Amino acid sequence: MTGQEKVEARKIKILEAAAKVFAGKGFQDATISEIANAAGTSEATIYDYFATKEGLLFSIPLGPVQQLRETAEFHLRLIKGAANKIRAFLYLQLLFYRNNRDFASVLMLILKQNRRFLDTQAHKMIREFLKIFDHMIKEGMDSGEFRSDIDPYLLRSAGLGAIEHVTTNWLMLGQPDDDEFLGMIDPMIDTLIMGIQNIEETGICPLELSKIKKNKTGGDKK
Amino acid sequence: MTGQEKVEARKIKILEAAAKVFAGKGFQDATISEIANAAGTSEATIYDYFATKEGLLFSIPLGPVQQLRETAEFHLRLIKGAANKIRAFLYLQLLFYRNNRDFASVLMLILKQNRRFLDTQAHKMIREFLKIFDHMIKEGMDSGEFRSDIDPYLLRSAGLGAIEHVTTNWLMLGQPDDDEFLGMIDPMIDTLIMGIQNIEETGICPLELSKIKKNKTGGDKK
Amino acid sequence: MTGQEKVEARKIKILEAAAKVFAGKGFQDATISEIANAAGTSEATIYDYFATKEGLLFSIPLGPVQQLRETAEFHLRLIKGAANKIRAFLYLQLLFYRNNRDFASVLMLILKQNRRFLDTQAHKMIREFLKIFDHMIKEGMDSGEFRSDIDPYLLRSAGLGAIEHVTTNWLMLGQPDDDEFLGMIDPMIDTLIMGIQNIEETGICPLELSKIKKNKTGGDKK
Amino acid sequence: MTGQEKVEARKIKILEAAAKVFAGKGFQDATISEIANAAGTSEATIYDYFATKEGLLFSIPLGPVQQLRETAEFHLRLIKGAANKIRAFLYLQLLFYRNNRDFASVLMLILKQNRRFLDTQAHKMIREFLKIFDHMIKEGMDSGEFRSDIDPYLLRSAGLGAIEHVTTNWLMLGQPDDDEFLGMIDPMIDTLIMGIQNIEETGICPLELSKIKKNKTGGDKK
DNA sequence: AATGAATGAGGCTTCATTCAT
DNA sequence: TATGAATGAAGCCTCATTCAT
Repeated sequence: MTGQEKVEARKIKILEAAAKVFAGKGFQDATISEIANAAGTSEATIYDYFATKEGLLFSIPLGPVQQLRETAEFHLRLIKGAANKIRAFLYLQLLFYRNNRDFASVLMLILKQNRRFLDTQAHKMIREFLKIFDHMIKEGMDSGEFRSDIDPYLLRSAGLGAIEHVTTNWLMLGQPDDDEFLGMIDPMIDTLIMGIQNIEETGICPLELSKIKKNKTGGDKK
Repeated sequence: MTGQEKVEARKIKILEAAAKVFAGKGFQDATISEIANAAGTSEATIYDYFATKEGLLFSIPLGPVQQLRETAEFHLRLIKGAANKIRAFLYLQLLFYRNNRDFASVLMLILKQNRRFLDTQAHKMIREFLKIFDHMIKEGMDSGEFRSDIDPYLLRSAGLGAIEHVTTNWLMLGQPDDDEFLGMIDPMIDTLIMGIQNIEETGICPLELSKIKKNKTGGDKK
Repeated sequence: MTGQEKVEARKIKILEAAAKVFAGKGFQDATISEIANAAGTSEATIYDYFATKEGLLFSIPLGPVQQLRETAEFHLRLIKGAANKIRAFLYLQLLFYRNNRDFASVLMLILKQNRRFLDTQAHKMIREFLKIFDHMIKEGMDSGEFRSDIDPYLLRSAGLGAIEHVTTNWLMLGQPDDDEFLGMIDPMIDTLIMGIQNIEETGICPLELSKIKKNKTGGDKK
Repeated sequence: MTGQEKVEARKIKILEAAAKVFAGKGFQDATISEIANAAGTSEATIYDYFATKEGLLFSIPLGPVQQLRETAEFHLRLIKGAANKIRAFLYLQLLFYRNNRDFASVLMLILKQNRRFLDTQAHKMIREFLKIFDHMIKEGMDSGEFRSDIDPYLLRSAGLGAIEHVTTNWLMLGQPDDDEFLGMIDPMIDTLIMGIQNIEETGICPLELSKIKKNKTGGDKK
């Protein structure tokens, strides 16, 4: 390891320790001392890498968001159709949260409510990342895959809101458990997308409702 | 004003001041001294009414949630149809947030991320309040108004998540502005509900789920 | 009960409550609120009777010391011989402590270390009370019952010191238990008095002081 | 001075400052700020060394008691005879109090009345130290130097009680003054010891205990 | 005479941050 | 580059005490 690499490695160690401690106790209740302990360094060393406690907090997403973005871009390139892309996009996000619980906690429970975070490089990266979502919506509307009367902002809100709500619940309550957490995303996204798809375009309609209904609801009715 | 009333009035004044200050600066950055000032009392008096700073925070929702619940129950009694009820329920919530911005801030940006809040009387009230939502979903499914294959938890997540997301954005960014904020709720709810309505019932569109699923999975494989 | 008596009764109730609370938690950790509770009154009422918390503390001994003094004077009048009087005096003191544990705690553990207590009416009463002890010592020396070479101050110190030490131990440790506590006083006083009695006078033992001294000094030399 | 030594030196400085301030104003009326001032440090530094104000208080005796113990053990090794040892033991204690007035104040006026102090390392050291006294008493009784009918606990109480009483008086009243304070100890100890020495053993006086007892009881009856 | 209610004053304690080594 | 040690700044909370009723 070169000196440069060693420095980078330690920085990452600090960030991971910080994510863990912040996730566990919240920003205010976490102390630099605790983070230093968890990172195996001294408090002073942390200040060699980050100017302030809040600066450290705001640096946590830089790596993960970059990573998530690259993953998303890699996968999305292979997928056709706006609906499918959106499904994948949301799915990858949830998957990422599940695999990086500390980061998810920091992002959902701490950063999302910090006004100063809005002026941050990390927040800019997140905005950039979410533009992908907007593009996909636009793509779906342009291509006719989605109904033309939907409001992109609303779809975005519903999609991201649902993700956030589910993730926050998972983080706060531990329910549903890790496996179920991912399993639920598919039908949820279905429901969302169903509401916006252009039925003519998909060519699925006219549907024989009675059949579907019988199929699926039959049991319920009896 | 009797002595009892005066006490109650002062308590409410403190709670309102606390909501305002907490909303403005967050829990940790708010000081009791500031709240006392805003309430026109001394710090010590606040401790005559609330045992701790956090206890004060946790008491803020008690009044508003009660009020919101009564409003919702009053209106919902007059509405027929699960979809319409849900629309009204979500709308009333947003309306209430818009009219009680401080309370909304405290709830969305502070309390939602506090684990200890979960064990609170106020949180219990919120859970009770949201049961109304669950009942409405069940009602829609039982009556056949909603498709029977939706997962109630998911619908709940999407609905509340969207509300929270929109509200949080409004609080954090000031966008969209107050008027637009309410205006957007109608189409958003439409979109959501459209995804779950039973098409036979509404006579609009038969969706073929199997195809969508196939399509989706195919995409993932590529 | 006349009004005057009722007032007096309440005052006593407050003093007893105060003794109890002070004894249990010490002066600083006791609160007026607690004392008011224990006395069945309000805090404000306590201030109708006593000007300050410390004034209340300083008033606690007034009754008990008066009572102890009267008891002592009554009994001592019946006893002949300085040694016997001293024994009785010390015994009555211990008996009183045992029967008034809260008062003993307040006196031994709180008041004895308070410099301001020295300027107090209650302290003056205690000094007066202890003059009885000095008189008895003088009586014993004058009559020849005690050796003439003892230092009255020293005897006083040893006698009172032993009492205080035993009482303090009892209060702090609960050892020895209540019954044993009294039982031990007799032999202790014997030991003390034995050291000061004039053997010629009592006809028991021709104590050759010079030899004892020699002996003692001899020991040092070896 | 190495870093380690500097730290130790500062710790001692804080302890000395604390002893001084606590001695002067009592525990509750002393402030950390004052102690910090007296020690030439900041308040926060004190908390780097001691967890709480009370923890600081409880740490004060650690050094002095250790020192006193070593002194006592050194001197006692050179002395023969239980009476002489006891005299030396008590004398060294008083001498130590006189030379460390702040420590004496803290011990006699503050710590002795604190129940929590009983569970302290420092209190354990004191108990260990006083075991020396118990051993000496036992030694005197085993060797026949002391009468066999004395109760060791009582002798201990009388000895320590007298010391405490005299010391407390000196601390509270400033009387007798420093020089006299030490001068009085010799005759006081003589008096004490005279009461317990075995006269047969010393060959001085056949003390007829039965008679004394009779005498005493007779007095009570009259 | 009794008290419910209000408050001024102040201390302990915590940490983020700095700096000399 | 790393850190042990020091500290300034600040806030929560407690109560003795007062006063209007």
